[in-house]
Amino acid sequence: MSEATPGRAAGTSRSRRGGATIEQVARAAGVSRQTVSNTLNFPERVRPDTLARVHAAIEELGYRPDESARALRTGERRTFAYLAPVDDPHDPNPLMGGFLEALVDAAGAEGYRVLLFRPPPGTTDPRSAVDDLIAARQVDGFVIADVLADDVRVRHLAQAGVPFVSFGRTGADEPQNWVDIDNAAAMGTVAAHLAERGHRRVGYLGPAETGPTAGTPATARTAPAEGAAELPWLTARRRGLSDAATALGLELTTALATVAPVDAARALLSGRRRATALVAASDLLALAAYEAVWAEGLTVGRDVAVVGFHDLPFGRVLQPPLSSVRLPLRGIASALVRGLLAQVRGGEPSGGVLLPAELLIRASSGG
Amino acid sequence: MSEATPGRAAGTSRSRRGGATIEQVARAAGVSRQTVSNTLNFPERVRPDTLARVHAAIEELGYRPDESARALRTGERRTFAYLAPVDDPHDPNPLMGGFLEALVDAAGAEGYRVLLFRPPPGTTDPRSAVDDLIAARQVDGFVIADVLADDVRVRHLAQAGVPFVSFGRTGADEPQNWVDIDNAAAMGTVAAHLAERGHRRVGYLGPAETGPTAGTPATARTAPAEGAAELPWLTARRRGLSDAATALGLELTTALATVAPVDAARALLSGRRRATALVAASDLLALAAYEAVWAEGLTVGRDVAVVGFHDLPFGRVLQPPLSSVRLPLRGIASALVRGLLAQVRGGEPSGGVLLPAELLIRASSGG
DNA sequence: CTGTTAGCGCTTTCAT
DNA sequence: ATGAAAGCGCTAACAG
Repeated sequence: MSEATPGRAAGTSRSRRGGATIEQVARAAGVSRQTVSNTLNFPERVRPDTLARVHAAIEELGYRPDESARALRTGERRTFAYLAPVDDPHDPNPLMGGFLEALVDAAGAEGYRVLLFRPPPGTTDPRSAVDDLIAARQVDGFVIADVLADDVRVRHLAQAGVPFVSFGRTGADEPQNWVDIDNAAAMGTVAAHLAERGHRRVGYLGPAETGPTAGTPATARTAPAEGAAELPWLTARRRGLSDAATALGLELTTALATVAPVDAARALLSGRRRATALVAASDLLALAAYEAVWAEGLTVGRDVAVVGFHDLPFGRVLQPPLSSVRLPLRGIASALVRGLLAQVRGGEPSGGVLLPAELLIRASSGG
Repeated sequence: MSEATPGRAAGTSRSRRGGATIEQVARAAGVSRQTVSNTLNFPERVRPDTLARVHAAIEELGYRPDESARALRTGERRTFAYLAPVDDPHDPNPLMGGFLEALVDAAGAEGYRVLLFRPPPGTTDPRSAVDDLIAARQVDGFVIADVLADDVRVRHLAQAGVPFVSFGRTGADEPQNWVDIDNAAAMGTVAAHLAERGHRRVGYLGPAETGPTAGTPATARTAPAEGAAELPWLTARRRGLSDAATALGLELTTALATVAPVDAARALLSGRRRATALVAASDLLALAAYEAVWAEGLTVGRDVAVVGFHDLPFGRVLQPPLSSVRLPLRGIASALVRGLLAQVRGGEPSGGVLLPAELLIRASSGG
């Protein structure tokens, strides 16, 4: 038989914590190792009765190919890396948890795992961590989220020539392997909904549209560059609403909540031509809008409509329940995985994918 | 150049997508492969000048050992698996994102990666996925969260004899490799705070304390068993508050929000002996408490104190800002990783670790 | 302190 | 359709 340690008989019943080896399965089924391998990888090359015998042995021993050995031999890691945000765990991107669940499901459906990684603590530059992962050949591709207008991660991954996709549009001169929701179209839907409900004067409540700041909503938090980076999805939401308002003949006032969101929202509700509907760039800001409406002695859903973005769970507890735009997380995750697989398998860029987001109309906007 | 197929000289400049091999580094530094390996793993065995030369070559070529090869050879995967919840991505555990970030940091500090996995879609039983991961020798240990009183995952992992730790206490007859926050003590702190502020009649607003239901807060959602599983942390919170109230001479009324949380909360505020302080089992229920207070025409923080649990971001946007109990996510993550390492390295069970959670006093409880 | 040899478990030629 | 041999890149035992 084979030898584990030179000079000693071993291999047969070598205690391996995880499970059986291909050798043991072969022995149990009375075939050679390759036949076991073929059974798994090329079943059509194996005679049916042999196939059955091998399958039985596999079942009995609980055999699964050692991933490290398989990966070493084939070069395929069957693993994608997800670059987790570098923000404070106590104030995470509220969508991250659900997004990851969807991503793991979508990857798993294709036989891929998801490996989480972050830049070294204290650092905000993910490049060395990316390089380590590449050099150690741990993953077949990368998923990044919350991509900025000029994102160091995109530039770095593109330059490294490694497969990657982004949740969020990349620049025109960068690889077009992205998936994004159509923020502008979603805001168009919101505007149309409000117009249909008879609203004429609409207020937009957004955060500052640059990098991580105390006042920005959590979605913005991922930005790796501090301070000055542009947050494209916020720009898209504001502009989308603005364009739709123009097209629909709505009067739009904008308030950027750089400091106190509630005060910013109240400003939209003051004056003779006060807004009868507030559109917020996030649910967190929509909550601030609720607070502002209450502070003005008005009632949400009756006097003032409010619409949020992200559809976080707390919006459903609010009274009245908050109308909000829900991101198609499963669809986004599937598209990301498809894009990655296209590169891994075919070497082709997958192009950009724009997915619609759904407006959930609840009582806050008179639904 | 070179060939991957047998029969020809190979290895020299073989185009490997990720990076250099140990062979190339050895060649560049003019030493043998083993010396490169020693440089990385046993620097003290290598002469300083050789060390420097090898390091220079490593640096120049951007060499990092192929993880698959290293793992295959040593048996160490340097990877932990995290079993992600099986809930709806649109209603995830609100702490998951932040917890994962802390976990990845803590594991990364020890040179470990985190692999996410979930039961196959449509399934709720994680056992086959666990077995696959074990049989394929992909990870050195498992992290599970939101452990139930009688948890199938704990039983299964214990029986498999694989290292694991849980966020949440395991049963007395099960392996004691857990980390948990002291829910009871936290509620004691809350009670003491309210007593000090002069409150005498306190209402507790909790969800049903069994498995996933529409009304339960998101934290409860992870429960793999449907319907009847007990949620220990909720029980601990309710009992902890109850015990503390008794000790402090507070009058405690309990409302379990099986259906409409706001109605349950209003019940606590009605009658002549209405509560002047509401303690919620989660921030989501605390929001329901706000709604109830407003519906009664009262003011949070002045007429009625409200305290939540989890310290979610939206609590800081509420008016007045919500007092809440914050979980020490980084501490939990570190303790989990320590417990896993103890088993991986030493084979010793790490025992249970109980961490304090911090009450953040804000204006909702008159802070 | 350095170089040689062997083999982790698997898949991929190649030969039967 | 099945078996034999080679080797992915690495590290653990040896010898020098």
